[in-house]
Amino acid sequence: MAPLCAVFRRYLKSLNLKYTPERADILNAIIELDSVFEVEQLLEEVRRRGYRVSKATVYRTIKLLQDAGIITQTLFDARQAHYQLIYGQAPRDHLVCMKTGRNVEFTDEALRDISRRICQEHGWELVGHRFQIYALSPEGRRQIEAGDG
Amino acid sequence: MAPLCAVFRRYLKSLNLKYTPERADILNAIIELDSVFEVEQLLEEVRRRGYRVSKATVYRTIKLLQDAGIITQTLFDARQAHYQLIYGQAPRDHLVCMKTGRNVEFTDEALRDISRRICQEHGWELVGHRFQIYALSPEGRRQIEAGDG
DNA sequence: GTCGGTGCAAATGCTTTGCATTGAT
DNA sequence: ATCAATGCAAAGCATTTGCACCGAC
Repeated sequence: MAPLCAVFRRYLKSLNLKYTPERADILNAIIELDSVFEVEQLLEEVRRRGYRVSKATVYRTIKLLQDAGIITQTLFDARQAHYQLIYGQAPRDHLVCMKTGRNVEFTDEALRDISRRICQEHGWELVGHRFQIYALSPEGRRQIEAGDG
Repeated sequence: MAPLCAVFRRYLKSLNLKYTPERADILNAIIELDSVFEVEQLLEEVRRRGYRVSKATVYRTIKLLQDAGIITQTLFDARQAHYQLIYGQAPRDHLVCMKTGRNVEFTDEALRDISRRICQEHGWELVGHRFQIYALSPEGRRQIEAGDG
């Protein structure tokens, strides 16, 4: 069992909450997805694995996982939230194609340095950052040139 | 008349759309706000200035202003979209307090350099970026220590 | 037997859309 | 006259919540 489950279990215990089968299923599905996901995708993955969990429980569990510091919201657009694993991961930043929506993850140490410096300058305590680059991928550009934009 | 109006007018004309009084009112209210705003705040500002515009028109105009490259969406949370002027402005990045929601704008040239470099490495065409630092402000920390968190 | 957890369905709240009307060229 | 813009109210849709039921300690 991945250490993440232990982290989650410990977090829940600290609040007198329970590590239920539904919560385990959801966390395992997230680990399986291993990238940015939406609630709908998560629900599909849970069901693909043969479990049945209601959407309400998925939302409730996502909130717990965020509070536990295991996943984080990554907002690409206003329509719906995207999430990703963060616990024990190097922070992942995103290069997003404005035309096709394709999204490439990368990490850059300099971003952490900048965050640290800005926080220091303001006397705030750093928690994390979110960095997204908006750009056009070669396919996206091609689509636009093909007259579709 | 601020040059922004001219930019918007030119954009609209290029699409055979009209620079209506409502659209002018909305743009002027945005210029007045001069920072990150939500739709509700924008609507209030428009009305404070003595104009009456429907929420539907505000949403429709916001979309046009985004396409015109005058404003951009800045997503802090999943509940609702925030927007801000970008045309002719140095890109503004955000330091957000996770407890109080207070948000401080700053700019850092290095971010633009990083964006440029990452795009080059991937062969994509840079459009813009969004950088948000999540942190605890001194007030936020105090609130948490006061037992409210 | 007390609490928290779950599923369902209803509610919420931001955003979008259909439609009839209005306005500009 | 035509074509786009507006306001209103209704629809959409992701997310949240109320409630009845279930299960663990």
